[in-house]
Amino acid sequence: MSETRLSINDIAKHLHVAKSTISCIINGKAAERRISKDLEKRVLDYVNKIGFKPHHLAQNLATGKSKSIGLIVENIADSFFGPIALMIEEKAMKSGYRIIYSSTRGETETAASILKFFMESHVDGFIIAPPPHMEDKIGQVIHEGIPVIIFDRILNGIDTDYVGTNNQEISFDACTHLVEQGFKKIAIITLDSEQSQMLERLEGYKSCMRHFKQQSIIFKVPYQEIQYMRKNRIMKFFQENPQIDATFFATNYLCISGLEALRELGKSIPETMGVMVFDENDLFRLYHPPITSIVQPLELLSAAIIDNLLQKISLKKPILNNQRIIIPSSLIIRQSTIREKN
Amino acid sequence: MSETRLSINDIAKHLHVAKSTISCIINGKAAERRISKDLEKRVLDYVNKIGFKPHHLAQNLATGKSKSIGLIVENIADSFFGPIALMIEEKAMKSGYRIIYSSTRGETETAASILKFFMESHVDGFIIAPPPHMEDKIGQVIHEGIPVIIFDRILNGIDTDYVGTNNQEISFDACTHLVEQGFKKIAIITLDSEQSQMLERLEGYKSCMRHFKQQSIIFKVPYQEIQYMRKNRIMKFFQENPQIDATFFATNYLCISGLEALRELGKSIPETMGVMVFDENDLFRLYHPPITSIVQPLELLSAAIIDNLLQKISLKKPILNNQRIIIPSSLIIRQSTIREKN
DNA sequence: TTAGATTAAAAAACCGGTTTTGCAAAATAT
DNA sequence: ATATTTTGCAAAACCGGTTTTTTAATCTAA
Repeated sequence: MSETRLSINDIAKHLHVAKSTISCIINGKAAERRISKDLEKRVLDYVNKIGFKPHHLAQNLATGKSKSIGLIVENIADSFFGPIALMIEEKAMKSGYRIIYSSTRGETETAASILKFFMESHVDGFIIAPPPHMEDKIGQVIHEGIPVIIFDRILNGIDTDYVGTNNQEISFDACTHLVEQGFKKIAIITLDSEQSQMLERLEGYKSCMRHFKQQSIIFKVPYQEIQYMRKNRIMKFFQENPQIDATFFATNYLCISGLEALRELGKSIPETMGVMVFDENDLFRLYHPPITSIVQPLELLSAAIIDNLLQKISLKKPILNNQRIIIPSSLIIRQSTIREKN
Repeated sequence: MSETRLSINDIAKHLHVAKSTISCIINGKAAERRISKDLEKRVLDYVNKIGFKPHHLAQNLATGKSKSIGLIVENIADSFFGPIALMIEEKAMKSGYRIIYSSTRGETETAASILKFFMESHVDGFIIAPPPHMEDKIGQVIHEGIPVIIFDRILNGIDTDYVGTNNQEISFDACTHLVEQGFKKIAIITLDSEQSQMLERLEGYKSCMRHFKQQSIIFKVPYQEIQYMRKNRIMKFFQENPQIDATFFATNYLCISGLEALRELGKSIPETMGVMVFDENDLFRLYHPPITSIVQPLELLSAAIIDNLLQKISLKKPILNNQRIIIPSSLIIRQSTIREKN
């Protein structure tokens, strides 16, 4: 069926040269090992002629490196994580790295088992958007000397790099925009979660409300919930709080459920309800009216993540430098928050 | 830094037992190899006690299996491929398989280099949504005995399984719906591509037009094009063809560009333009008005894909059975194609 | 009683590489 | 002319498993 690929042994036999010599030549160590130009050429010519490529698994076993990276996100089908995954993978492949991925769905145990599984695959590094309570598990990984980059949400007490955005500042600015537009009763709908990015967004909202002497109206929705349940919950919240005239949704999927709820309630945007959301999406851009969004620079985020990880991997000494790379988001103001001045 | 993991050699040394014996016991071949219950228990107890897990790379090298699957899609950030990737990965992991993925962006050369890269990684199988002209490259992979599942679009002359939907029939039905709603000048906007699913959708449209004695109005857009270019192109098409009163978009991203175009032109849906699209999306569901969509059963598709591939992998004899698994889509009728009867 | 079969486990070969060590022959130094 | 170093490559050990072969001890049969 398949003509078996040639191995380094076959080459050695054919050229009557030791396989160690061939290995060195292929890996560019000919000069260092003082191998004659003559033999080097002979070997390289033959290797090129037959198009020999070292067996990856064998190489990995011998070197202890797998040339693969584990990407652990909340949900690869999400409009934030999907593009991130796309860009990370493209950059990684250019550097000869494979990406294996898995979605946690926000579940700590799922994430833990993925982490374990990927550790057993001997990935060379991790990129993780962790659910809560992963400090110990991830700390263990780092302690074993495996490079890790955390992104989107930070974990405290973990000695590794983090890439994220200025959640609190941009949320403050975004809410300020709502205030300036004349909204008086601004609510935030966020996750019932201790994830840092959620807390930061909430804090941005709260400090803005404090600053403008408005009352905070906070509604927290559990993460693990199917879509229509979320919608119902949000509907109920709006019904019970008819005084609210604007809502800041802390994630894209909360806003999607929120838009469904508002539609079902017949509330018009922005007249009856101003709407703003963290994260961008075709839906928000094209909705009627278009929804004001906080846009994270996905390209820059991805680049920061993968560049940093690759650098960590290539360094022999695992430097525990605990960097926090913050890439600022921007507010795209659209009609959903623009009020006729009254 | 990291206390090195124990290997099977360490266990052998510690228990004074040959490592081959340990390997057999761990792999459940104790009875077959007639190893005494006594020794078996002693080894298993110790293995469990120290929580030994065989080194994956070593195991892979020895067995020639990598327990990984290559997933090659057009764009993992797409609202069709993203959820597919999510579901495939979850099922694969339950069976102990890793998924490595990459996006072709619809480019044949990119796909070819991904294929090569993944082949060098010795994946145990492939799941591919191929760009055009991949017949030879994929044929070669199959010829080497690696299981392959093609999905979404089929390639001719390739001896392997395919999972897809009833593109032509459902497109016919969908267009029939437009006709029944009284639309008289129905256009299709599709890709300028030979991909089978596009041709089938187009054929469904054309045969429907023939059947109802309407003229076909076909507009083809190049795939590799940035979003606003596509929008401009579609705008121009609508401007030059003002007679069109309904459009069937053959993919989700074409429709997104189309909606932008229609909005910029100030054309109202469905009064001035009926809109229908192949594939579902939050945007279509929540758009104002909601867009009639052809919904592929993503869950069933993913299950068919991964179940089939895993089965192929587990079979020793690579059966070239050339199955075509068709999972029917359904039409979700929404306001974008509902006309007041005139 | 002793050859032949069976049992239980060790030993060796292998997967396909990388890295360390070893060792003649040639070159240089004394 | 001989000791020492350098050169150029082969050989061996290793990575951590799996699979095949070998061996020694015990059991069975003639």
